Amino acid sequence: MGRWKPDARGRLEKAALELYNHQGFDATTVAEIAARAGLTERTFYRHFADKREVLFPGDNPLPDTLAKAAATAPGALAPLEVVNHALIEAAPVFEERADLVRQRQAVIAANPELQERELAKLAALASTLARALRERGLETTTAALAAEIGLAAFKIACERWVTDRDGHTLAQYIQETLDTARHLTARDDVRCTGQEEVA
Amino acid sequence: MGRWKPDARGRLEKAALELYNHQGFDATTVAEIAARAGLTERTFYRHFADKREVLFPGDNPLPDTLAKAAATAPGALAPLEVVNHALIEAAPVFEERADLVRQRQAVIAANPELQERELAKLAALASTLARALRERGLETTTAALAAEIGLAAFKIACERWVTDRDGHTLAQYIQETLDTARHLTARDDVRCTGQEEVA
DNA sequence: GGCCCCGATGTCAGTTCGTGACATCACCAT
DNA sequence: ATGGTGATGTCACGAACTGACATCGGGGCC
Repeated sequence: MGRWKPDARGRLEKAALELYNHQGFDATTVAEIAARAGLTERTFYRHFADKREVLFPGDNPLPDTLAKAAATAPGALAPLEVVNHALIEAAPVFEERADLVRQRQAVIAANPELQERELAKLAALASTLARALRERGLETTTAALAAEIGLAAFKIACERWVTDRDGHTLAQYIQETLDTARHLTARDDVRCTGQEEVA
Repeated sequence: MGRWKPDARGRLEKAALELYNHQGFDATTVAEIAARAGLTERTFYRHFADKREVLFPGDNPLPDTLAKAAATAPGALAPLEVVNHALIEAAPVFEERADLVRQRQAVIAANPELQERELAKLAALASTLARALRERGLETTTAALAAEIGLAAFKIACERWVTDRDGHTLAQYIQETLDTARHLTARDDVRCTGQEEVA
């Protein structure tokens, strides 16, 4: 057995999530988190840049998953279909960790500072996706917009997935939300394809 | 003449922008800002919630402008056209303050903490716009998505307007970017209005 | 085996952010 | 004139972060 208990980082993440959940983000000090993990405050800051970052795993597989899926999507797809494909590929990353994701979301939803950080992470994700799209040959603006639309849809879908308890899968919500996006240019008193749409 | 020099808040905003510009956000302390404005640190915090907030005017007319424009847009417009209308209405708010906006953007672009705050402000704006759209009778998801897409387009357009020196107007960039968005969301096997769309 | 470097952690002191409590004092309405 | 009001100042403090240096077990090397 080593000099220290293993997985200090993991212990800090766990302690932080528990404390944030139980007594709120503001009411929790970094010293408390460290103590609960059997470490010191200084060590916390060696693993995480700040008090918020502990909720956003450093080994987040999402950017890579998204980028790879975007890169390997069939070549003939329209921009938004590439994004659709990538998001559906990435959905399992969340679905496998459903419990953890829900706990995280509850904490984040309760605190504006954490929401800010969440938005920053999503923006970084959009930026990554946009780069992958550009590397498929898309124009800068087209790529950026498609990525932003995709992430917006993902965000909305994720919210509904976390909230609603209909047993729907995240992928289903993503699909639905992106379908809505595809209807956005249509006036609601028009039948574009002859199929019925909401009044 | 009053007991104090007038417009303490304005002086703080000015001092902060100058210092952030000159020596960077991190290297500037709140005490410095207050001193330059002829006030104390404590007074700074009576006017602004934190060190970042001083860059984001409290009397920001954008939310109201956007909401009103969305509310008063012609009734038959497609969701994205309402958003388009609202954004074009709001553009002058930025164009009138071009110098200030550019200075602010330079400071923000140089600091991740400020970018986070900027994203939060944009998200709040999107939320406001979404509410206005719902009050026009749009579905929750449709409204949220249209608002997010609109703000994404606005963000991208704003970036290009601030960066490029082609003499284009912000409204023009918005129009261009939203055109791109229309092509992205339009199902390419459908002709909603009879006008030609990209293949 | 003995030696030594490495790297994760601890210790400590210090700066800055942000807040609560209370003091001040020109202005204004009565 | 008098007392209330509101923007500011003063002080004290906790908590977020950071730099510099100490500690010490483990693993490689001879």
